[in-house]
Amino acid sequence: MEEEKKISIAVIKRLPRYFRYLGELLENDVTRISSRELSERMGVTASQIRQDLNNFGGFGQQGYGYNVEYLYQEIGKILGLENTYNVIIVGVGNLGQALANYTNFERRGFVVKGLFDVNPRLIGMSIRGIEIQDIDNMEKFVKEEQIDIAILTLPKSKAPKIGADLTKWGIKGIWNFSPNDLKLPKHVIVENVHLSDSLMTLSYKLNVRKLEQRQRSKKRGELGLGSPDHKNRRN
Amino acid sequence: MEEEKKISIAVIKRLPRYFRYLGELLENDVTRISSRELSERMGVTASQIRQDLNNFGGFGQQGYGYNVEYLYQEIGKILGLENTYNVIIVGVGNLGQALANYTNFERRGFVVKGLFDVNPRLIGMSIRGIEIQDIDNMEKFVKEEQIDIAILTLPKSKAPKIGADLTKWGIKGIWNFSPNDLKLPKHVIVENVHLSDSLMTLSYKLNVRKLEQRQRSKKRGELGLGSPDHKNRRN
DNA sequence: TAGATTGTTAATCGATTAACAATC
DNA sequence: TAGATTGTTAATCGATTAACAATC
Repeated sequence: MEEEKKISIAVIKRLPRYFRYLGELLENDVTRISSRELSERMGVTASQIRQDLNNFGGFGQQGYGYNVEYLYQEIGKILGLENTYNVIIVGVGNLGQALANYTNFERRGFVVKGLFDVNPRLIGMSIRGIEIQDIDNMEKFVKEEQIDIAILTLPKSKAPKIGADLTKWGIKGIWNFSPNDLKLPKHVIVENVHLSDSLMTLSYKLNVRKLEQRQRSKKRGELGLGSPDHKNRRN
Repeated sequence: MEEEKKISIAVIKRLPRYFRYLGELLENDVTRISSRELSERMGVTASQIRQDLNNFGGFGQQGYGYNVEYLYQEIGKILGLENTYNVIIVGVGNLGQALANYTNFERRGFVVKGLFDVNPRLIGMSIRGIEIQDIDNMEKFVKEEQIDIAILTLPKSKAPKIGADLTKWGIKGIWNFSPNDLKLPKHVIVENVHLSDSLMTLSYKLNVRKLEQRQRSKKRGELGLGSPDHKNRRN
């Protein structure tokens, strides 16, 4: 019986970051690195790095550390980057177009095969040689072209229906840029990019910073000191 | 002395989601909601909702629940959405252009004032009436126009230098789409959107699902049962 | 060999969930 | 009032950090 060690989402989200740092080390011809040195570069604890990696196996060597290239490749395998997937983009507005133009995704095995929209002004246009089709053709295309992944860049109102349709047609995963939490059966993998949430998080942090500064200058005021913040333009 | 209750990043990241769900309730003319009912809609525990909200104050009423509009507005205030910020976009490639066209950010108080790039083919073009300027003009512009926030959609090689420059010129926050972890003094708020990391996370999950399915069909094989997966096209 | 550093177990810390008295 | 549901404390769970024996 296989030990079912469930990997936490926190660990998974850190893997791409390790991969990135190792890629940079590789570019700089660093051949080996210890967990301690990597931890210093990344601003995490060495303990965490070793724990994280040991979820997947022992990639290092006592007294030596980790071989950068080997570890890079192993993490690449864990991330499944040797797989290739057929991808469609659904919703070819500004963001959809931007993603359609990104050739970098192909480096990760995601190959854009089709583009779909409802807007008659867009239908028939091409991006990187791929014609934007009417969304009515999508069912046939997904089935015939063996599409694995859909990138959704749709308005809120349309995403749930399209997500359900794609699920029915056998899609494996959705990279979701629509501001919805798609409720789909768990065999469909959904990865969300909620830009609006991210922006609100930024807004929160800026607001906290602002309130803290106000707090500080109030304290200085109580002490009868002038504010050294006179250079600040607002707030 | 003020109680310094430090809010964890996990809580902060959930606030925009609460805000989104409350906004939808509001649209559907729901006037009150209990933590239990909201928890069912959102797929979290009622306990977590109550704990999260109580980091910021008591917004509900025993026996009644929460007034949707009031809670929506209060969370909006916590998120600092009543503030406005002057924004520039640095790097007007595909993604930068897409973001420049998004009018929705203005609803959250982020007003795009300037666009900057190094590409002479882009400089002089306009998006939504805003001219793309040479990045050499940026220092002057940031200082004179009182720019608070920079959206960075730059290649990896350029982001660190620009991030450092902007910091020097007094920027308050950076919404960073570049695939770098910017190392800046902590008074500069950085919110990262690492699309490549997100894609690799999707890749990981897809890969795990594939391995699990293979595992399952192997087990069936050992039992001498035919695979019911014959409809699956690959893997 | 001696020094370095892993893999891994144990300790700590923090976040989530449960429980319930307070109270609308 | 009785029922419902919050705010909040206590219990549990999980993730991070520390420590160190194993070993290169």
